[in-house]
Amino acid sequence: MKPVKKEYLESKGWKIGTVSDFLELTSEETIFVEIKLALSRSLKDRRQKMMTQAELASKIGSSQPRIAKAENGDDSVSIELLIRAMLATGATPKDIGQIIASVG
Amino acid sequence: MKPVKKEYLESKGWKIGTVSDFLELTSEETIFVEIKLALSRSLKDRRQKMMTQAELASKIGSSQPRIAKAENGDDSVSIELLIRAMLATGATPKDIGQIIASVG
DNA sequence: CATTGTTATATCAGATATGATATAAGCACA
DNA sequence: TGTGCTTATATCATATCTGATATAACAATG
Repeated sequence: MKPVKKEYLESKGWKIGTVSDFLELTSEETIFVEIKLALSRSLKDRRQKMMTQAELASKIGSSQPRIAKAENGDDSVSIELLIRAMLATGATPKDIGQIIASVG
Repeated sequence: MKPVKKEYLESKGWKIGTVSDFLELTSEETIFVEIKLALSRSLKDRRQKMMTQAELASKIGSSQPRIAKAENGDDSVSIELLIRAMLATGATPKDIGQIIASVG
């Protein structure tokens, strides 16, 4: 769902819950968001085992707050950033592919 | 590689070839670009079997020229768009995951 | 408690990706 | 050739994502 749409709904008093229980998402939008969330979770797991958010941020020329957002599924974070961050934790294309493939 | 960097080099007379033979890419940058290219190629294959660029574009609220760029590996195209387009061709997370996993 | 290290939240100006549009180029076929 | 259909290239205003910064919240340890 586009941020615009979400903000509009929220301004009208809607509460936005988890993605899956919001029925007006097309299945493609749902899948897309689920892919991002799966990457988020995996990023957090991997990163926590080896470094701080600040360290990871500096590896990819980003900032600690942005890594925090990435790990928390903030939707201002793109898949681009999630993947760049994953790669910086040493994740291989195979690792990343498996995470995405596991989204069902 | 950031567009800025590429443009700078080109302005200095450098010719930019394929990504892999440009040695100053970090391995992570290389992998990232290769993931995008793999998605591009697969998108083109899938889309050609079932619809025109214009049709796919309208499915995802995009435009025919942007799908052309996506299929041609233009680097103004993000992974976001590539994945949204793939999903619109009916690709599953498993399909997408396999493509990414196959990048070596 | 205070300090230190880490992560979360908020804001913002600037960078980048976007869809729209115009138009060219290619391609099949009459 | 020319007509229709499809894809490629170029440009642009605007939406979106970005890293930076400030600062709050939290956790562990002295």
